[in-house]
Amino acid sequence: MSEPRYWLFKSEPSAYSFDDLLNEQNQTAEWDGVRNFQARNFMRDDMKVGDRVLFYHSSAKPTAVVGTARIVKEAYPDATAWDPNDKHYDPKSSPGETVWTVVEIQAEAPLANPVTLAAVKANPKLKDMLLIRKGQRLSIQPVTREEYDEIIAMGNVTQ
DNA sequence: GCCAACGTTGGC
DNA sequence: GCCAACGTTGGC
Repeated sequence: MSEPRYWLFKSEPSAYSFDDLLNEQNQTAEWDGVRNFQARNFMRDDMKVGDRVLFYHSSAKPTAVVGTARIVKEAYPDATAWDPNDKHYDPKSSPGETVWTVVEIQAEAPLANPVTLAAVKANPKLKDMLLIRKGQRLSIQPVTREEYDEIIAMGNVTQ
C-alpha cells in the first residue's frame, strides 16, 4: 500500500456543495463533468483509493475549504459526456472511445472552522499552494501532505 | 457585474 | 504551426 496522495477539489456550492455530498447515500458521489485535460489526467492517472481530498467552495461567500473526503473508487468513464441532454455533453466522447473520466469520493468530515481563501493566503506555510497562484483555475489540484495537514490543523481549531 | 487569466477552436 | 477570437473560471 503506497502512501496516499492529497488533492483539492473545487466546487461551486450553488451547483454542488459539501452538504450535498454529506446528504448522498453513503456520503459518496461520482465526480463527473470535469472537462479539463489536466484535471482529468490527475483523476485518470494518479488518484488511488484512500487518497485524501480537501473540498473547496469556489464562487462562495466566503470561498473556503469546508470539509474533507477520500477517494473511494478509481477512474472510470464519465457517462455524462455521451448524454446529449447533459450540460457537460461532449460529442467527441463515446462509450467506445472514452475521453473523460470520473472518480468517486466519500465525505469524511466537515471542518469545524472552514479555512477561507484569505486565511490560506495569510499563512506563510501555504504560500506555495496552487490555489493561490495567480491565474490558477484548475478544478482539481494536487496538494502536499504538509499543506493538507496545515489546512486540517487550521480547520479543526474551535473558536 | 467586471475582468484577468487561461484553454480551446478554427481559419489560414 | 501560428494566433486571433471566443468561452469559461473564479476572485473581487
